[in-house]
Amino acid sequence: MDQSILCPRFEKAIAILSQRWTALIIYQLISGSQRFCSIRDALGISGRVLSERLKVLESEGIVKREVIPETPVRIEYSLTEKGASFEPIMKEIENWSQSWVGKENIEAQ
Amino acid sequence: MDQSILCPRFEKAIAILSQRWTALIIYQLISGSQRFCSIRDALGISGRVLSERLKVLESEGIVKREVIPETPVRIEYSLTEKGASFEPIMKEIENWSQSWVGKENIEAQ
DNA sequence: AACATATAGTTACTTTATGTAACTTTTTTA
DNA sequence: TAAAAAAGTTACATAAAGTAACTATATGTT
Repeated sequence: MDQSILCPRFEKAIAILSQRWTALIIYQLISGSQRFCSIRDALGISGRVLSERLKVLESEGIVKREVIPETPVRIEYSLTEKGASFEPIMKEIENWSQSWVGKENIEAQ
Repeated sequence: MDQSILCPRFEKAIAILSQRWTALIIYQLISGSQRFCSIRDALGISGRVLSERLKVLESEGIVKREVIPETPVRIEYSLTEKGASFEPIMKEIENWSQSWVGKENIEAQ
């Protein structure tokens, strides 16, 4: 009946990262801005959920949505400074995975 | 229709961390071994899900379950070496949260 | 002895989250 | 003129998580 002695900032960060797809969307955008359908196809996420996640990430100030008035309009998603600051975390996860995930732990989707 | 050019080891790591509760369970155990009900009460996770997560984490070699034959028996959960190696990731998440999560971003549960 | 309480779960049921597939607009290419 | 792509949205189906009650074993309480 404690319900967290955890630091609320840390909890918030974990809440972001442990929501399905969020970390992968951020990771995907680290390599540069991308369009909706590129992210969708690269990750295999459904459009319904991607749309929802992008809205949340935008409202958190992690992702920026930019309408580029070409013809036809192009919409680019990119990381804000706050979003880009996830990079060291991603690097650590990469390090960990190289050290600790063996062939036997990788299940084909 | 790409469905991931991502490194499968990285994907696996993300799959572990972005499953609800998993990161918090690992974080909780970094401070030392704990019993089922301590983890449950500290995190506010339901027993049903905690039980399931601990089994998965055990099978991944991240968590160790130890039956201590006192009377009554005590069951202690702790991190294996593999589990403990998540610490640098957690530290980076802590750093990030200190820099980027403001009071306005913390919603009371 | 009888009763309440704790631990470590499990089971049945409900609610929430995610996936699937079809549809909408606008614009482009064949 | 017709088909296709981009950026979504909508309605519906399935999977994951939460809730609450229950089990078995053991301990302390009256």
